[in-house]
Amino acid sequence: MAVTLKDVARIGGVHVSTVSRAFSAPHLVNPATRERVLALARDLGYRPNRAARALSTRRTGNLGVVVADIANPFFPPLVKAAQERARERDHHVFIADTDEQADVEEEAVRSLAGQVDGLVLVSPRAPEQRIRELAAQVPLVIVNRRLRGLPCVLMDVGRGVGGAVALLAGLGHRDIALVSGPAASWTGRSAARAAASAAREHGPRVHRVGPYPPTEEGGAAAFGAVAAVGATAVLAHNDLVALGLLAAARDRGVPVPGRLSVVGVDDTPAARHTRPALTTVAMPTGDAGRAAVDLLLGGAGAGTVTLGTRLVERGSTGPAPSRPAQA
Amino acid sequence: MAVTLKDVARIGGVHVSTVSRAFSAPHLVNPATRERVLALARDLGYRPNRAARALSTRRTGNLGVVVADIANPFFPPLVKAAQERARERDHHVFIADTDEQADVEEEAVRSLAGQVDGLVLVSPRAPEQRIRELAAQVPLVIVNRRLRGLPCVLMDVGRGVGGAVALLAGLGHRDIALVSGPAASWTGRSAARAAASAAREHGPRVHRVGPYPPTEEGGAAAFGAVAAVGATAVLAHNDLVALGLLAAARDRGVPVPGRLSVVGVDDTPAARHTRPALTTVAMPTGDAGRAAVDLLLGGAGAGTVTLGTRLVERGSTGPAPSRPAQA
DNA sequence: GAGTTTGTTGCAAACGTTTGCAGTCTCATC
DNA sequence: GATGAGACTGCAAACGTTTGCAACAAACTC
Repeated sequence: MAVTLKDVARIGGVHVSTVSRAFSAPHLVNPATRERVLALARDLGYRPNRAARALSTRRTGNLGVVVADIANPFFPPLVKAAQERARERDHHVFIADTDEQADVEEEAVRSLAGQVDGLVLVSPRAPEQRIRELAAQVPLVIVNRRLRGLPCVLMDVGRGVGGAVALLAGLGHRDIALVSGPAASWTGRSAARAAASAAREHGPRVHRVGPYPPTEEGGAAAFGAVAAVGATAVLAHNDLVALGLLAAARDRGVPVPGRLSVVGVDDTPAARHTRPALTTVAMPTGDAGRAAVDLLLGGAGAGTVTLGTRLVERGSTGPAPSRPAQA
Repeated sequence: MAVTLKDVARIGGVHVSTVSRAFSAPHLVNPATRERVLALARDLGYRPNRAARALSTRRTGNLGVVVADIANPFFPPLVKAAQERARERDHHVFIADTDEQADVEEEAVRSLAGQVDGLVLVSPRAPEQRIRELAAQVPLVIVNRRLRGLPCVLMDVGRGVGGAVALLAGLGHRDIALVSGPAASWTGRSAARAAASAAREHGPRVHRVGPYPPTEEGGAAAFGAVAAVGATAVLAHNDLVALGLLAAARDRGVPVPGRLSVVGVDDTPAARHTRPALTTVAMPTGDAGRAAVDLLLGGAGAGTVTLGTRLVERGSTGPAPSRPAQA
């Protein structure tokens, strides 16, 4: 059905290898022949068969992106940017959604391994040792988790979180709750570290509560604990948790930011639309996607790229309530 | 590097064709040999090379999903469901983001064609004639657009929109604005048809305004026209447009739903989080993704699947304001 | 017990490319 | 005018599978 090298060769009166070279080693064929062949190929609508090419070159021209949950608004901008960059570099992109399950993740990597030149693992859930085993099968770039010796793209949530603590301190908050997510989360750990260090610098106390699931339900569930530690501001593990906290506050008649300031992480679209709009730490997800693809295709080795984050101030943060004790 | 059929055959003391058959035509090999070979293959970690298999069978085990913009919250649930279903059926999924450009879309289809068993085109932008040409190259399933003779998956926005008109009529609204999106949109056209027909049945007038871009900015821009036609309720082309209308209403001090009721289409996450929460028509995007994959792999031919939609009532709709003329 | 079926296996070609090698031709060089 | 170099092209093997065909043995059929 499809036009092959052989067809072009036959019609053009040359050998298949000449046609092949016209595409992949142009300097090895007579300019006149090359033009003739290329023109003919164009007219016939010839497209190289990538599977066949892969067989002989062991390079597929494909990439894969493995994410925990595409429906989570954090991922699509990353996938989009990665796909776009891959296209610029003439590669196609497989997508695999693991549904947050480590074993599905591993199986996805193994089954994709033979069909790609490399994989981008975003926030992988599998244990470190497993990931290292997988990295021996197929080139890997890890996003959002640090693994020594493997190429990683990290988003330094620390900067943004530190900024948030500074902002809150400036607004007079003395007690900040930090709602943590899954213990395995690299982002969560570095956020906690950054919060602690910024707190030392600026004065307020940071009360860690949790872990809670990184969902709205988790946020709602965390509200009680946040109130219990006497916090006037809360740093949520991510935007979803922050939204859950906002909903819980609304339900209980606690005004935001009047009585409680809330800060999220991720800057998902919902952060802009909820009321009050959510102050949050924006992650450079698009940059991360592009950087991951460049790392994979650039063959730059094990380099680690660290990208900055920034605080986006919206309506969910405000001056600390004057406390009765102070009045 | 990777283990091949040949390796398994050599170590197992049988011919490659026997190993091949142990996998793809088990009934043709002696049960004892088969078990032995399969066990050996497992131990060696053998994985069939899909590219090589594709070369000889002309079936790749891959699918592609082509979307206009993955970052648009409408698409990820569809992609997720499609990917999941494809995995169940042992297929991998390519993703292509066309950035809303018809020519990128076409190029994506052409360049993916050789590497997949079929493609799912979601809300394709290319002209009908082009799509038909592409369908001759590679099996296509179209989602969200009707093309006679091609397998399509449609989400019958009509049901939901009709429900919205009925709801509004029941709340006493007599003048409903319909903010339309791109003229080429099949969804938009059927929404308009359904609104008109429901209006005839339930009484209110429908005033069509637009077209406006299907974005928040578009919604904000449409506000003036909506007010100008004297509408007390508005059906937006999609949730983004509805959010833009909500923002514009807020800016102008028009209370929602007190003075204006707003209905969106898509039920994106932001619809739940904005205040007032948005009444909207929920699309069965997950079902659509699964149906598209089933259509592609089931070889069911040109069947068209139509899925229902339902109205999700939230806070942005309420009783029509009592008008001075009536008082 | 000759002929036929059935079950199991091996052989080899084919799928569409790439690429090392060798052949041919042209042209400059001494 | 032989020699060598360089440019171009063809040949054929290789990549890892699948699959039609043939070979063979064992088990039936009458």
